[in-house]
Amino acid sequence: MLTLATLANPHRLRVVAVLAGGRKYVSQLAREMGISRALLQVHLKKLEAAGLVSAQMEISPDGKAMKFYEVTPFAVHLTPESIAAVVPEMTGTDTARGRDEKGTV
Amino acid sequence: MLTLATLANPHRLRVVAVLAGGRKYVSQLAREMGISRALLQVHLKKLEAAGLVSAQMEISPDGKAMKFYEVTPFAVHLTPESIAAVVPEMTGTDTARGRDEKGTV
DNA sequence: AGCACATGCAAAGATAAGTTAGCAGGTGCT
DNA sequence: AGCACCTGCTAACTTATCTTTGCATGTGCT
Repeated sequence: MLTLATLANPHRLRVVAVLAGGRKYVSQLAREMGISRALLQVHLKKLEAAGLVSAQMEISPDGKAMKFYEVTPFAVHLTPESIAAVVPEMTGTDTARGRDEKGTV
Repeated sequence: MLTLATLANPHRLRVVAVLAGGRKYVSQLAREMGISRALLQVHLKKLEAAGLVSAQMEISPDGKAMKFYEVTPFAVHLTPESIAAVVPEMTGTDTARGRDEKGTV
């Protein structure tokens, strides 16, 4: 769920695509993607929260603090069966209320 | 994208899970899941739009019109590479603006 | 000091998505 | 006729998500 919701966004999908080509620091990434740094940061935060990317803070030789991001090598397989296997399917009662983390689907 | 966005919802995930166990008509499904028919219909419509489920309208032996839904046997594989392969990554310009259908990821 | 570049955060505004409530239509059975 | 089922739609509301704007911090170079 978290993974799916996170990937269900054009910007974040692009971030993953770009980072798949190698690590980048946020300002660099923002320029490359043509979006504002603030916006990118929000998306990076979500991607990180979902465990799809990870970051390392580094100090460049000229003293600038730079945060490098890279993709986590994830692999998600979606089929009706895999979903049925993960979703708790208690027939009658309300269940989907207030639950939002699944992490495995 | 469409597929991901559609699956990124607890209700719709549950619908897929339940339908993976066999076809159901909407009122039956609503009861079984403990949600309102109106709500279910909205989600079914989205699932259908994404091609994840399909419907057949049938007339039961006692004359009632019933709409049966069943899952489409889809299979989506998500990895950084598969995403990078699909996402058009024109570096600089604004690209993610206003596009939302992808259909393939 | 002033400029260029790096990070980080949050309030506020704009959009999109989810949900409910209420109405419409139809069939069959008592 | 009245009730129990079935479908379908939408207007209005609530909630979540996305995006912008603006400010604060720090470094190095001229």
